[in-house]
Amino acid sequence: MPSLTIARLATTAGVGVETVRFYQRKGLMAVPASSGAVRHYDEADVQRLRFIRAAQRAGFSLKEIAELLALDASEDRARVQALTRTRLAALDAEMAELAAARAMLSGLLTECTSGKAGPCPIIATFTQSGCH
Amino acid sequence: MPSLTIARLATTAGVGVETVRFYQRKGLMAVPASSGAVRHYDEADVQRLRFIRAAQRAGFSLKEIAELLALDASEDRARVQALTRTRLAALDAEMAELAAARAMLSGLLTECTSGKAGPCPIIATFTQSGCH
DNA sequence: ATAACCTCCGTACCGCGATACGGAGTCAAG
DNA sequence: CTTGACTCCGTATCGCGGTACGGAGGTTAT
Repeated sequence: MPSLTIARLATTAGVGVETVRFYQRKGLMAVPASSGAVRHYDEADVQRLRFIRAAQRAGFSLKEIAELLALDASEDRARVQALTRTRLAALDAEMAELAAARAMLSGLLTECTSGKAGPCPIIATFTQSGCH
Repeated sequence: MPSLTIARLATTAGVGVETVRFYQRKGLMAVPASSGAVRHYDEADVQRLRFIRAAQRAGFSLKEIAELLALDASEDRARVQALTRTRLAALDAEMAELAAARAMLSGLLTECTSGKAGPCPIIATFTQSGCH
């Protein structure tokens, strides 16, 4: 059985030691009830940390990830699907916002770069707030 | 000359009173040197608040907005363009991340919804961290 | 002129996701 | 058996963008 110290656990999973302890405090990971003064971790803990990072990349908050981790045990697929659908909708909304901002800025940049006197169109647009 | 109290300024620009004061503390707005105990605001202050909101929608941070506001006076179009290009690049990166997350989640949701026994694929993916 | 409301100002707090610090204890190598 | 690295634990701090509170004083309608 591979027994890791907290530092080896952290570097294996690609996070900092303090981050592991932070997740423990947040209830995302259990503090192993080690016999002795120094706690020991195993492959399951590495998996759990990787789970957290993967879910974070999908935009889930730590609170949502805590729920997903709980659901991992309880096999409530309906709830997992609901959380996922909510997240998908949020991702779509965020992407639409970013796309609108991108379109606006990119147009303004072209306009601003292509010479012309007078005030900078980018600044002017924000000032008149006539964008979106 | 339209003279507004802070509450009227705030509601006109669609922000809270506390937010106005927060922006003042952050140097995004000057505190008007009013003669008397109660400060008065005008249309320029409303414009400034609208500028801040518009720039925020384009993803600029308050720190960047402070610089943009300073550049509004100094007419340094090159610098404005540089900030805008940086923001565009950041927007592209964020959009790519979101698109990747969206694609992954959407695929997993389909997989998870379409019956099949065994562990939930969404949870399984995070657990194996084999996503992206 | 008094109640009701607003302003000013400082300070504290919120949620989020971490990161840093410091003292005491532990562990392994030289 | 000491030195140095690591661990544990609590508490503090950070950056971001605000929000809340409270008391003293100003302003406005009745």
